[in-house]
Amino acid sequence: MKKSQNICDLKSCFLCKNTLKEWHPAISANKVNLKVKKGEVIFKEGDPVTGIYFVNSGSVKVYKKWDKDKELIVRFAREGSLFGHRGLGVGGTYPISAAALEPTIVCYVDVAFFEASIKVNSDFTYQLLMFLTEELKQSERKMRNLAHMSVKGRVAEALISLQNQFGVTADGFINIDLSRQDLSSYAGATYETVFRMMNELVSEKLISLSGKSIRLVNREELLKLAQDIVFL
Amino acid sequence: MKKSQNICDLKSCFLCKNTLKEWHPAISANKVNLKVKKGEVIFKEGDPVTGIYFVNSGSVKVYKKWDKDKELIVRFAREGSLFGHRGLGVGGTYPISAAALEPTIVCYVDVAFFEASIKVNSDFTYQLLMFLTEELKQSERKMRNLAHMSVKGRVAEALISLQNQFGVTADGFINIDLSRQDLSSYAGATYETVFRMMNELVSEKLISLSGKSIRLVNREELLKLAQDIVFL
DNA sequence: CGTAAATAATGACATTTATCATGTAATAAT
DNA sequence: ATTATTACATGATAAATGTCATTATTTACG
Repeated sequence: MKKSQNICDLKSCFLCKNTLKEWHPAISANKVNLKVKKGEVIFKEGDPVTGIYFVNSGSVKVYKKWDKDKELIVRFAREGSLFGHRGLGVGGTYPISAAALEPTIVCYVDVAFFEASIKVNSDFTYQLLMFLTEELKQSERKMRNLAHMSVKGRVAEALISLQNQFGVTADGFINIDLSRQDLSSYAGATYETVFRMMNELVSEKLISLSGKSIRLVNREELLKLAQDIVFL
Repeated sequence: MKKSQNICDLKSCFLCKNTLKEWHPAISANKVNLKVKKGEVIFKEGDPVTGIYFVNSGSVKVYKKWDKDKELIVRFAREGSLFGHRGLGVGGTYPISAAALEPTIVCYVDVAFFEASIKVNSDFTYQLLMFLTEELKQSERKMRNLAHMSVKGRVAEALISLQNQFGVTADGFINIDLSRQDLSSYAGATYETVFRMMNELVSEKLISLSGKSIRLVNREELLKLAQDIVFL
């Protein structure tokens, strides 16, 4: 990670954009910009918490390790999103790890300053509250899916979720360059099983592949696969 | 559910006790007490959000349905804890269900009043923030475990977690009357598999059973089974 | 540009976990 | 008290998923 000279403008920070016009200059004065290379780890589980981060450009995976070579990707943080906030509160160490998926610029805010801001700016805190609630909902949904949904369903869900988050390129492929390993970690299964399910999805013409790129061909059917059995 | 005459005193509400001495009377004026029978559902996924709840006495399971007869218990709410807060924010419907595990008294606070309070009382909001962060951490830990830990490990973890939450009776049994079905839903596996794992744990002398009651005999070994492989 | 290292593809096999079937015990309803 | 219903116990079996081994392909980098 390399400190960058140019100031992170937080132009797209979901929290700042809406509610923090007056907070914004303060954060600008109290932060440091970091340039992170693709694959570089920003912090990892067990590291002492020193601050929280905003993604200025690029994208970051937030994950929890299991083995030396097994992990679960908990979420992605894109431009404007914050991460590292799980380090707040008791413990004093990050419960998760974060690494850049592409060349990324993050801005770093000291935790003391962040906590102080929370206590002062109730609008910001409210936004943060809503953000956490939403994350919690997603998280519990995913928990339930990991417990009861088949891997195929989880792959379908993961793909739809990726497309929702990252959109598509001009030729209709999901606009993120994710390794198959990372895709597996996101779906919460082994590489091999995910690979098999991807093959099935291809032969069922629900998705199509071009190298590492993935296109959702039959979104309807994918949704069915990924769908909650809501009432039954 | 039956409205109760006697006023819920919130004597043990973790949020109120510490930070809300002045907020407390206000909430007392704006709430309704409900008596809930064992097994009774307080709200379920998809129900429109009307308020949030505090447990005054008893205990509640918070769960997410999958099939007609499959669910995942996300957490338990005990005396003093709040639930239903996942209904805050967008959506307008509860993403989870809640049911009483024993005869329980909950107090219900109108969502509009709750949201207003959040915006006004920054101390309370801060406490809530910390609570959500902690829930999120737990939730992500459990996610990771569901993805990578064996059922046996999850059962061990579930049992330890139950003992931590509900304590033990005079004769050393976990102080909660939970059906085997619910235990399975908490561990995130089928009844049969959990049953087998319990048998293994008994024959390995890590736990002992007496009817439905469970005693942790060798906490050390259980912890090892449930433990994160932290660094590796 | 060429070589090492990482990532990906793929089949064979092992293990775990879920499903099904059946019987019993406990609980609730009439 | 009697019956119906629900929870619990248990083995047999099937299905899903993970592990391992091997080869191909891409990427990183000196």
